[in-house]
Amino acid sequence: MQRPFVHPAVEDVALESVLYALADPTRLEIVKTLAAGNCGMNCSMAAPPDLPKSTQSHHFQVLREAGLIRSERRGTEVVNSLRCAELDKRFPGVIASILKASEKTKKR
Amino acid sequence: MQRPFVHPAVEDVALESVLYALADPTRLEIVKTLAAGNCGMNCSMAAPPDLPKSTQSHHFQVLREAGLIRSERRGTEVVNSLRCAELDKRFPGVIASILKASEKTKKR
DNA sequence: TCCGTAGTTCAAGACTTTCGAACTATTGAA
DNA sequence: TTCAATAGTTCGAAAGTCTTGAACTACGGA
Repeated sequence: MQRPFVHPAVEDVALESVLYALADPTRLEIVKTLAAGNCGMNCSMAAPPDLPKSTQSHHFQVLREAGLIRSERRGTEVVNSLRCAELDKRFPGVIASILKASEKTKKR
Repeated sequence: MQRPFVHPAVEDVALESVLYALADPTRLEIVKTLAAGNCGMNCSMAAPPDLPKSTQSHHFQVLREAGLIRSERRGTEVVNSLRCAELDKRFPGVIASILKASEKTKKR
């Protein structure tokens, strides 16, 4: 809990890492929840219920290191938010089209 | 070589599988090569040179099962082509924006 | 029929994912 | 200020995936 979070600069974000992070159904779900909420959200809120905390922690780490989210400590919790605007500048339309496409196929 | 190729119907293609397939640098490279060529291409042509054949075969299988490419046997070779139009109907803009974004970041 | 080319399959080692258990940091209450 | 609850991290083990060499199959041409 003392180790500070590391966020890559937007220009160091690799497209492959972004796709990799979003390729996992759990992580895509987390990103969708954050996108829908439109504001920062702690890990437990943004993650699907019943996801073990260690798994949750792992997924947030992947999302953070891929450059998709920004995490900040607020007391005992971690507030996560999407880096949408930054990413859209670097990879125009990519995140938006994926989020849009994922809405249509969410029920399965 | 006798086993026929299995291609998912476009409506059975999962967004996660597409993202997963494109998240690998080698596979993204293959897809970019196919997109640039604008026509069917055998495996050795489309894959980066010096990629071991077994690895190559594995990547084409992943791309095929993810619904990204269509493969057909032509004598001793396999002709692969992107399923762009179909996929764009199902996931509008996703493949196009990824291919576009990947052009800017290809040199690394 | 035999050879070369194109690709597949198999197996093994390396790497990743998931999740329980143990841990740490912060907050709020006694 | 001490204690417990909350929120998340770290570690380790089991299960799964990736990469690649070696052996294989299939087609086409000489």
